[in-house]
Amino acid sequence: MTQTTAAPNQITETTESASAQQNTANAGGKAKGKRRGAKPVVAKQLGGAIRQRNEERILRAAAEVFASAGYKGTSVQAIADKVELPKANILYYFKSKAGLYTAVLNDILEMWNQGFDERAIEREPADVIREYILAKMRYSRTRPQESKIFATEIIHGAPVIRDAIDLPMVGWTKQKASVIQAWVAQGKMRAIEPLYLLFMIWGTTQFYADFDSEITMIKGRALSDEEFSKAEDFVVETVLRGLALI
Amino acid sequence: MTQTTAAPNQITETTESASAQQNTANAGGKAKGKRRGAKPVVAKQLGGAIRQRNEERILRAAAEVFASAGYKGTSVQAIADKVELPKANILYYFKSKAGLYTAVLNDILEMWNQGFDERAIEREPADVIREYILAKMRYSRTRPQESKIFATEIIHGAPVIRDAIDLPMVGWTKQKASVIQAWVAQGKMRAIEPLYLLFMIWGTTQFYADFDSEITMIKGRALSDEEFSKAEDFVVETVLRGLALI
DNA sequence: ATAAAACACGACCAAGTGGTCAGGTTTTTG
DNA sequence: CAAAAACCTGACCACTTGGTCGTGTTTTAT
Repeated sequence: MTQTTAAPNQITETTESASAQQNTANAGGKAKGKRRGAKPVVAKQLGGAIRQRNEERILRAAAEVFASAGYKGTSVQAIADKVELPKANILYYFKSKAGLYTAVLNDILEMWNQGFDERAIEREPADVIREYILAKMRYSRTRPQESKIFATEIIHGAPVIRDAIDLPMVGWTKQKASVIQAWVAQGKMRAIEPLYLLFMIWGTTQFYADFDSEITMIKGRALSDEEFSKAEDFVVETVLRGLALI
Repeated sequence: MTQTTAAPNQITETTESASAQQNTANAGGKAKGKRRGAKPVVAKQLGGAIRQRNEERILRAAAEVFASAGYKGTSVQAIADKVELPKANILYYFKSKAGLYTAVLNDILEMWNQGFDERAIEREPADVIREYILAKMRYSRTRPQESKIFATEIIHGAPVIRDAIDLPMVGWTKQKASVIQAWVAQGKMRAIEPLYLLFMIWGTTQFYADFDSEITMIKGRALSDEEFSKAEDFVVETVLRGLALI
């Protein structure tokens, strides 16, 4: 549950359309120096309190719209409507739609390197894997929007985050895979290819976030907390049994 | 592997933007009568051979672009470029982008009701589930585009196919769930909630199609046929063990 | 208090979009 | 072979979109 790798991945904008792209958006809250016309002479440090607050509100609204409509399907106006600010104002904080999108993705990536415990290799596989599955399931439950944005990005080939996640992602995965591999070598679980186990966990847990509309369609309503909890149990137990861990 | 339900679901276009929408696109190949100006007096039956051929080519190209760029991200011009036909020509066959999209989705849905064998309930759970998983895995392998289009649709709340799949999907699912339920009742497998098993299978198998770019990123290349085959084995074995079926 | 920086926003624009249409050419039909 | 249907396509248009700009207002620092 605790972090393993500190991932300082920061997505830098890629010029995507024909328009001029000058500098990067201010993600998380750390505002950067900007020079347009002859406005600020000295680089400011953190942006006013107003900026802080508005950037947060905009980010939240943007995530909502991006999640439900996709990048292209999202108009800056739609975000503006949601935060109840004029469009020009949101472009004042984030110089471009692309910048806003990368800012949202940066926020998401920060939560993405959740991995195995640092001492995972010394612990019982069943415990580590159980915790990992539960963490992923809860993420799907509490942050479906972020999950959807991420999924859509990947499905479309990760045009925006590719460079930012490429190395870190490979690192995280290799690390997790090697832990699993070690367990196998120690005879603690049946011989499997670690990658396919990770895929199964990712695919299954993401499903609950990304396909919630399908689930709702099928059940006639969304999963209750109890049902979701049962689903968690099912996934954990099935995977552990599947690995001959229980 | 064989069909269980004959699903005559046909997506009917929903007016989506402000423009006038007259009639539905000609999917699969069955062309419909159309009346614009004073052209065709008698309803034609199947469309000329030229039409047949061009519709197929367009459909194929459209699927490619839709899969990689999403609905909104796809311009009719992009499809036109891919088939090397002028834009106006593709709009001649499919009256609208939305029509083309629904045509593509109709094609996809035709393959979607793959389910358990009709006599599944009398067969061994392990066999039926193994076959089902393999079928889904193979679909992911051979038709990743379709899988991606479908996934993106669902993630965004299925705005287009909702009405078309709502009932059938609920039906298919209920049917499969009841078979599983029966197995449980017969003590043939451990007591589980069927839905969560289906979700696990869907999520895992879809992952291989939708997240292939991530897989490629991690491995440095795409999965080879051998590796994919190992993945199939892993999924089958893990699920079957997970259900206490082997 | 006052200057400077930060914030707010209506009006505007260039580019790209889906879709139409008129008039042509080719194919099919009788 | 001629008429009708089917096919083809460049030109065009209405509309949406991301993004800019000028100017006005509020906040902050000195």
